[in-house]
Amino acid sequence: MESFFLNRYPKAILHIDGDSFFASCEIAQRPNLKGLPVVTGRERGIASSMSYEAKALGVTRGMSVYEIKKICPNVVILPSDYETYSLYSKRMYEIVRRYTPEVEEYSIDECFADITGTRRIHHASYQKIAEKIKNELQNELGITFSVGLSATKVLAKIGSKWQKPDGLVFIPLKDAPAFLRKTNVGKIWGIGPQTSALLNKKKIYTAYDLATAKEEYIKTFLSKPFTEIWRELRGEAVYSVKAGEKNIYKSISKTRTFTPESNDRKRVFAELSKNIENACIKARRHHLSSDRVFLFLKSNAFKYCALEIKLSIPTNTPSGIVVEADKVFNKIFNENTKYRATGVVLSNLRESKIHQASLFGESVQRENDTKIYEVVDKISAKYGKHSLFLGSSYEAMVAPSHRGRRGEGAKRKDIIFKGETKRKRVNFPYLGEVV
DNA sequence: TCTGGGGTCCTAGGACCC
DNA sequence: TCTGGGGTCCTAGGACCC
Repeated sequence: MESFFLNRYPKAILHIDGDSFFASCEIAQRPNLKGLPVVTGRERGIASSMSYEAKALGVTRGMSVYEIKKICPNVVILPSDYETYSLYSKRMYEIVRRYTPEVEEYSIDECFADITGTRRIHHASYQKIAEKIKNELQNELGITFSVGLSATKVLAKIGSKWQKPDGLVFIPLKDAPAFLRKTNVGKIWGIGPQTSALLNKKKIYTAYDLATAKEEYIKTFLSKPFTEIWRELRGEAVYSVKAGEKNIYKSISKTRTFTPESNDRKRVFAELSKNIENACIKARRHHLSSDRVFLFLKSNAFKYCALEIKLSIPTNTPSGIVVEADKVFNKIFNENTKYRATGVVLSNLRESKIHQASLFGESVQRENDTKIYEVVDKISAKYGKHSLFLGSSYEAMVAPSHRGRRGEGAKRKDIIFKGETKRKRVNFPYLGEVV
């Protein structure tokens, strides 16, 4: 009956997902937090990750600090500490790589691993291998993980979601129909609200309905990405596990909501200028340059106004971009509109060339900028990220920032980072100190 | 969901060329 | 003014994910 679910040479794909990752990292570092409702995201004023204790009390993603304290007075709300989370993340990938080099660093708390063909090396079934990896992760990091094992990424994702937290779910193809019947289409990785609504209109409600629909029919109203998901659901591995470290950006963006909303040109432009500076900092850190800069304003009615600047030479220093932005700013800025956020996207990124020797004036200017910003970066490394900034960013730098960014978070980082702005010590249980 | 921030990929349609 | 077809590149915008 469901013969198409029987792939003769199925792959063995793992999806590994850290449970409440950020909150778990905090707890792993400070065992005295164990068993308490812990929430991260304090600096933004909203919950970004919650321990299961906090979830049990009703805390959800995006909930405001005020709301959280109301329903859960003894909650521990911490600022996000991405440096620590990244260290845990890297360690996670390393552990998984002990079993296969085919590890995809999908996000800070998730990875895929292709363990096809490794049973002999490990003297174990795929399930056993998955179990070992999971145990090693948990023992060494002090965080629980949810793991899915199946023939494709989409199916492995369904597996890892199946039993959270601390789950290990194997979906062999012969059992896939049973799992898919209990999975709503909207829960499938890659199917969002729009497509979910469309599918429901077509009387396709479960992943099983989708997987068993006729290909010709699917193709009449779904685009390529969704027909690929359709194949993945049926056990055909369309998506490969993309091994290797992931640090190549296609774009870099910075956006920030500010309060109060404003129609003061100077203030709004300063916000934009600051975003440009921050985006450039990140671009320089990754040795990337952009010649296509996308700018946008978001009004208090959540409407966007945007434009794109093309630069003749790729750059990663803000001065030139800010000058260009100033020239065209009035095209998107309207004095009668109040704005709540600005943003910038650096796209068409490429590796920056260190030396761009040229006789043309513009290039010489860029070269000077590059030299100046080498110094700026050194100073920032020594005295803090925003020791130096452009005059055009001034209003945004001195403005009272939104929702308590200067909370406990800033203070705590200051203490930890005293004398070591870049490196940070973290104790990994059983691994000793890692720098 | 009374709406934060950072990403990726795909598609339709126009411009332009032969 | 009507008549072809095909290819490429770019752009705007949509959808989705964590």
